[in-house]
Amino acid sequence: MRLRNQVEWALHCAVLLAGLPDGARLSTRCLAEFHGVPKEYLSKALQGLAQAGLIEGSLGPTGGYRLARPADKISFLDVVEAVEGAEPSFSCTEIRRNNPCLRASHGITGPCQIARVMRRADQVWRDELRATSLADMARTVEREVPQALLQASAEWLAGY
Amino acid sequence: MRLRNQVEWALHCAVLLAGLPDGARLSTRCLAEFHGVPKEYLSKALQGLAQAGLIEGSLGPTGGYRLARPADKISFLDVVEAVEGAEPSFSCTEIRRNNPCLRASHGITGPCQIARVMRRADQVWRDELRATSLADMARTVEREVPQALLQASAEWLAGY
DNA sequence: TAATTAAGGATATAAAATATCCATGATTCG
DNA sequence: CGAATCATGGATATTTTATATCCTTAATTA
Repeated sequence: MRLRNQVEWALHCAVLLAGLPDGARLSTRCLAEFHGVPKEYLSKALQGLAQAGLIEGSLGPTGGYRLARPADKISFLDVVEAVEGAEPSFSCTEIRRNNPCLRASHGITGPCQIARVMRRADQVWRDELRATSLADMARTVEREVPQALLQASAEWLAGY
Repeated sequence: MRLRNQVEWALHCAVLLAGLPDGARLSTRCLAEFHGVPKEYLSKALQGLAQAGLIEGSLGPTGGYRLARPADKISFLDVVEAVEGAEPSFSCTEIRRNNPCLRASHGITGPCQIARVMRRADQVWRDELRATSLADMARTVEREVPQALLQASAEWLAGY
């Protein structure tokens, strides 16, 4: 079970956007160069975020992306699901129904118990991702990344 | 993020083995037919479980698989990792190091904070899967599956 | 000896991930 | 107005992974 590399890119971009001065935007080109990832492909991930309503793009030379709502209203889960989809990691194909002994009279009912365990695990995973917002992470970054680097990056982004 | 269908098969097989009378074995052919899945491919999943030390196979006409240790000492996580691998779902490629502003003097240290959140979520997922054993699930099945079906299945398996 | 088994290697096919390229229309600036 | 830049999205290519199938081998049993 493995998340796409786009999830990593999308999270870094989203956190970067969350740390931006109010109203500021970053273009796909800028984000791609800053993170050292292919622009055209990153663009697909950003489009996913936009379609999920997490960020909004604008056209033209001064265009680019910014968050579509406050950073504390966007969770890691929002970003992950926007890129990766929201389908549960375990898909139950009900192989219990292939049991050659199964008759209509047995009346198996309710969800497969094995699937229930897998779904519960999926749920706690999602709950954990929901518990961290972009604002949380932006604060963590602010606190833990060397001040010199923060400032250099802010200037680089502002002057792009 | 999606688990292979082999995970589902392996879990059902493992729980079935957990519910077996002491010492009894089931062959790949039997397990495949009981679950309605392709024998040759299921075999690969069972080989994975065997290599992980969860089940043990024996050769010859009376051969087949049985659990390699007590069912309460085998967790869902054991089975999932045997089939799916134990690599974390999020792989951090350290794209923060591609920051064009980054200098050696900045000395970024410690793990990427975004990766930390993702790893924590991965961890709670695994913890949750670790919390259910094959014995737990065998008991649940015993309790919730219609008695008639349980008995018919037991006879079918015994007479295979 | 014949039948059956797990183990495992080789190979084939289908689906998904990882891109790249290009056309379009909107926007900005000179 | 015209040129540059942008997001959007469609089409396509390449690589990797998932999903198998087939076959050989050696062990075991009757």
